[in-house]
Amino acid sequence: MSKPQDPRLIATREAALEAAQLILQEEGVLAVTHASVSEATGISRSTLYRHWPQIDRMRNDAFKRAASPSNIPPATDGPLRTDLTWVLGILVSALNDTPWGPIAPQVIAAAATDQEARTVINDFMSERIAYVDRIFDAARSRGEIAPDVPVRNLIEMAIAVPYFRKLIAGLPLDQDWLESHVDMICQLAGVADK
Amino acid sequence: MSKPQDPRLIATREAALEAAQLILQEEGVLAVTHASVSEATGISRSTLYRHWPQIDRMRNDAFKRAASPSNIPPATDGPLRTDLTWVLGILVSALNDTPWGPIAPQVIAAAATDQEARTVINDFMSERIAYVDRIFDAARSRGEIAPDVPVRNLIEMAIAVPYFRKLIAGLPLDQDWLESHVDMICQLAGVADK
DNA sequence: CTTGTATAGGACATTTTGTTGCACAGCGAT
DNA sequence: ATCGCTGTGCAACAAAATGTCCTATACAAG
Repeated sequence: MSKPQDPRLIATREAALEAAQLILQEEGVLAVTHASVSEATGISRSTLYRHWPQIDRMRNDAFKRAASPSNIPPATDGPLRTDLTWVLGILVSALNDTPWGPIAPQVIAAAATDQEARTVINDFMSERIAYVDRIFDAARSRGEIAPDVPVRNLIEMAIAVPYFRKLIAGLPLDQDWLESHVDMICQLAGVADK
Repeated sequence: MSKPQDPRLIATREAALEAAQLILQEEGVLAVTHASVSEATGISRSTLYRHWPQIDRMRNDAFKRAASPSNIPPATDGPLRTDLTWVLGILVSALNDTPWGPIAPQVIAAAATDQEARTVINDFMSERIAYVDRIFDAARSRGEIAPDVPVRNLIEMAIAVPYFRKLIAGLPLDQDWLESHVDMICQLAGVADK
């Protein structure tokens, strides 16, 4: 149990991180400094130093805030194609329409030298992978896919391509693309065409 | 035509960028400054300011240096499985054993706010995609794959997964994985099992 | 040799970053 | 309501980083 905290402390922290996250997505990690967050929020610089003596900690907390789970449970009542389209659709809109899109690459870059950032990415990814995993599990218990289908690789593929397109290649993730992507995954899973 | 340049200028530039690239892969973009490069090379700070008045330019040039093409032409004499294993093997070892592995995520992060970095990534990617494209082209003209196979998506998948594993998920790219990955691509391409 | 150019080195100004002390206000407890 | 505790704002300050400028020197090209 953590002891109850002063509401002032919580409010300051929250306001600071909100601003930090905004700066993060608009101007990049480099722009997130005690000074810039102070100016954006009106919180004094010395207070921010008290909360986060090292700027990396503040940045990491902003990362975590951006990576906080969406709490949307995946549908698992089949068929596989429908479920996949649904869950990948959520992933796609997270990348297209939420702060996570612009922030993710920065967390990834930070992860190279910062263990905490690595953890943020890993946690986020395991959660997404678990989502898709559940869908395949359900499909298997319905007998929709064969037991020998390499589910692990399929999950990875399902998620890797949208991430690659958006973050690395800078390509759009639209509805047409999503459908053809799901088609390929289904084909590999041995599920009949639409 | 660019006019011939003073050899001193070229030498300085090259030495600076070499050091910048090293710092980039070991300590991250933030550590690449006029001061740090000056200290690493012995080149005076004022000279570095003359070459790159803005630090972003220096960083971008270091990015470009790290992304410079490997000049290894892909084998295209088939069969598809062999060619794919070869070309993806090159990609994998570039990610595993060259500076590009640690540097790529940083270029990607920079690309969010910097057009020039975006171009570095795009150029690099189109080159890799062209490699794989040539292989599929050859396979098609050999009659190894059907005309209606969605080659574009396959290429993307072939490349996306290793990038995702290495850069985003932080997973290893080993020989076993590579083989199973090639298997899946071949299956989608409608090529018989080994 | 001569002229033009690149670099090293240092002085300096400016900006950013980090630290500290103090007054004040909000919080929780009595 | 009052009191002690703690978080915040503010200002002054120190330290470090960044950016600019000038001069002497070394190298390059004709």
